[in-house]
Amino acid sequence: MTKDSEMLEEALREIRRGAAEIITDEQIEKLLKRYFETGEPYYVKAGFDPTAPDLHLGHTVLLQKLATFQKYGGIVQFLIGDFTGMIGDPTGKSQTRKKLSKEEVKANAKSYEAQVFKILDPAKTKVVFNSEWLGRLSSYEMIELASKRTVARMLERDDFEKRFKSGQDISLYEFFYPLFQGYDSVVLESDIEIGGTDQKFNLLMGRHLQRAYGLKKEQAVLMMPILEGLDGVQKMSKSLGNFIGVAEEPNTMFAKVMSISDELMWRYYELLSARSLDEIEAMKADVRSGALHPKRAKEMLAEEIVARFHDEAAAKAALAEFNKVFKQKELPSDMPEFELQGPLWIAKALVEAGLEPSTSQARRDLQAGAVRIDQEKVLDKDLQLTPGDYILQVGKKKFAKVKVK
RNA sequence: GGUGGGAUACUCAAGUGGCCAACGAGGGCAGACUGUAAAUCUGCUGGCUUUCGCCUUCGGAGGUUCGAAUCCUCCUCCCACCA
Repeated sequence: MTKDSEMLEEALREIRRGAAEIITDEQIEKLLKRYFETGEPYYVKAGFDPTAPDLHLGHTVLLQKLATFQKYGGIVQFLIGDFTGMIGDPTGKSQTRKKLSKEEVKANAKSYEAQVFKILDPAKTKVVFNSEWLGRLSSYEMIELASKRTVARMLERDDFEKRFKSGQDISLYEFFYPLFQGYDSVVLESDIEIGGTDQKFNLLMGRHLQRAYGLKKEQAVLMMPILEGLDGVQKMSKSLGNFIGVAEEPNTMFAKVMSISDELMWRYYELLSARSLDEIEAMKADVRSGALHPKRAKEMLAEEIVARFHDEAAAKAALAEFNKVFKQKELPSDMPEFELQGPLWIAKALVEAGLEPSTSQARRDLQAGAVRIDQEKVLDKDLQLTPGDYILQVGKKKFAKVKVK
């Protein structure tokens, strides 16, 4: 094997990594081969919703994959679906989305860029908006687009089929969503489109339409699985509260990674880490043999993630802080401070310092022995705080410094 | 349009006049054990009141009653069968 073909193999392995499905593998191989031989780039498209500008790690699974492509000759077409976003994607639950103004879309796009370029290479990324071409389609062109697909084929999509069979409404405009998404690929002449597994139908539409419009190419499709949230069961999402936001504080981010299960840790390594597959396999083997403590492996993951969204120094500091607080059981170096009017009942103080949502809850935690003052467990539920400085703690994670006057 | 069934706390789900802030399960929080992992065991899980109690909650609005999540009336939304 020559050095070049070894590099090609390595590239393909990284591209396939974690993918749920690839259609077709041969096409991608061809594009990479061409790149390695001639240096000719190819286009990788991914669409993003214009309404959600703050990203969590779940979103970065796709970004990570895009970054991998960039490493191997891919030019990313970062598509902001400002037009399709107005219609609302009928995939899954059908709920209408609020319309966004041009200014909002612009602002969201800016915020996207700030976050996304921590992973993507701006020099190899084109940010595009589909309102640019979709907003200008004439009625004639819309009809033409609609003529490219039959109702029978449309009804193949699982949720359409289900709703049709059970007599639920399917609005005609919903059919346009996949058509538009596919049309984006026609306009952009994408070589590859990546998305979640739930997007399969829409992604394949791109292939079909490129062919129907007589393009010489037919985009390959790569689907990534949905990342599980901190609980390891449900998908990571903001509404479920099981997410790690890319903009979160280093210490918070670090601690959240540390709280995932060992099993989930490998999943995160696969889908989120920039480490090579070989490296990860080696780590797994070391953990099995006992040469590497699983906690250390998790720390390395946490460090990597914090370093990516902040920097190396922040990652080191977060690691040190984490061990200081949770292993040595020392106090965190940073905690919120409050000045309270004394004397007052401990339960009240906990609420005022934001450690408890209500005095009822504070009372319960007091009863459970979860409250500490200056590291000492509080045994007296009726304790009055007299003037002075205290460090209040509830459970393992909540701390506050209070000065009682 | 007709008939029947349903809407209960974060979720699922009991409860059919007082013992109901409301069984149980999941989830969540906390304690023990740990590696703030997993597993396990234990406690708690509407708010206010430092526990005598009070207030809000059982789709919405009224009503009956000493007293309603439970009965009646109207309304809204879901589901099943019929047309």
